[in-house]
Amino acid sequence: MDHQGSTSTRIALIDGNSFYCACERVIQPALAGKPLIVLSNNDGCAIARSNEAKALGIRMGAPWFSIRHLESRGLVARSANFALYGDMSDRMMTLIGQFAPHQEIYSIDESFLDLGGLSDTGQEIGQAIRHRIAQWLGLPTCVGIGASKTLAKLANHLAKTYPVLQGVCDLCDIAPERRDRALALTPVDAVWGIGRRLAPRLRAQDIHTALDLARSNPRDLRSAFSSTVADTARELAGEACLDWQDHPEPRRQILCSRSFGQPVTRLDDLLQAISRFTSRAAEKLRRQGSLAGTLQVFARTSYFKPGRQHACSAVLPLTPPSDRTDRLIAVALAGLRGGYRPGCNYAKAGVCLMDIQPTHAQFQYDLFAPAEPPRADDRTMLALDRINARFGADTLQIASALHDHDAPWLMRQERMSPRATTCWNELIEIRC
DNA sequence: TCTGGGGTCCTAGGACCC
DNA sequence: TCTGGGGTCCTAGGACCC
Repeated sequence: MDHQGSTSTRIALIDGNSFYCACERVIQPALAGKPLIVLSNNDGCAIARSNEAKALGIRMGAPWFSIRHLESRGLVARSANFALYGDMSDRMMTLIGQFAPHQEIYSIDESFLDLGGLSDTGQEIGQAIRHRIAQWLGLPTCVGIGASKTLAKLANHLAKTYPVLQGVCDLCDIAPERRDRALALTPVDAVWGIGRRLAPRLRAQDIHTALDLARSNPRDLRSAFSSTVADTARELAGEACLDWQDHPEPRRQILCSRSFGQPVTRLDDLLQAISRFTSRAAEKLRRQGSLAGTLQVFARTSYFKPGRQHACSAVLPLTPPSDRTDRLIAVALAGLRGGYRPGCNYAKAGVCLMDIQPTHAQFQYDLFAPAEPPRADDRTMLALDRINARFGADTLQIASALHDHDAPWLMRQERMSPRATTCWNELIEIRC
């Protein structure tokens, strides 16, 4: 059944073009027109590419050492500057939210907008949004509009792929034959929710394009694949079945992990790193007003190095659940000590907080533990967070997280741009 | 030499219950 | 020889996303 256009459901997806690269260009305009990539943490691999970099044949996720020779052809690389990207994202999302009452921020550079009830055409709204973001922030975007989130994503993909659309593609406002043609032009692996594992399996069933998937029987898809694939097909057929999330739910797990800049062998270094990661995770936990009931700590050697591999991991209960940095660190360090093996070259470690629950929820006491209720209003943590908010991150730390500036576990970030919008002493200098 | 980090959802299978 | 039926909960692993 075809619902498209028959109801007022109209969803827009606004997406930044090569978002991280675009942010770098905002603070360094001379990068415009140059092949530019942004590297992952540790300067490991490419996580964002400008069009010019794509034209050089650089793939998403390409390891830096394997593309580094392209510097001689003008390639510029930047270390990931998430303080900058996060701040630019906040600004962009605020602008987008001014165009309609219901907004869902989907990722750092993507936002859904409910256009239901608005009287302007999709083209008018889409171009207005693009113009505002370009003028106020200097960021390029594309807008896709459809009767479901999946169709809006697909429309956005078309807007990015075909320059003739001038950045806006409205699938709600075209004839059904043209819409079918657009879906037929989209390979099935470009559909949101269909990844590299599912695509070959779908093709084996003669489903090659988005149109093929839209015309498949959801019940058959459900039994052959999963309910997710069936829902995707329904969405492509114009039936909006994915939930709308105006208010983001609190995270159900909080992970903080890093690959190390250099291999780590000493237990002391590992304990420092884990203290640091645990502090970060605890800050995130408190920011969303939650307690953790379980903590997992892990460390491992590098998959890419020959020789014997080692990985250790411990899952530890927090009784009672807690959001205190000092308590979480004590538990994490005890877990790590138990798994640590001398002589191993550790390449990565991390901490994951699980069994996350709201601070003010009904609390299930442990029959065999001292009756100490979780204390969300702990004044030590409150003071810690406030001081760090006011005087800068890590002004106050737990002592076990203190480290030298040349600690081996610190990330390599050799090509970092300034945090030009969030840090007073890194503001851009303008000479007149 | 050098290969990221942080999430979500779904499913199958096992343990356990009556 | 013959060995129920129906349910819940948990977990690990797989798939996806940016």
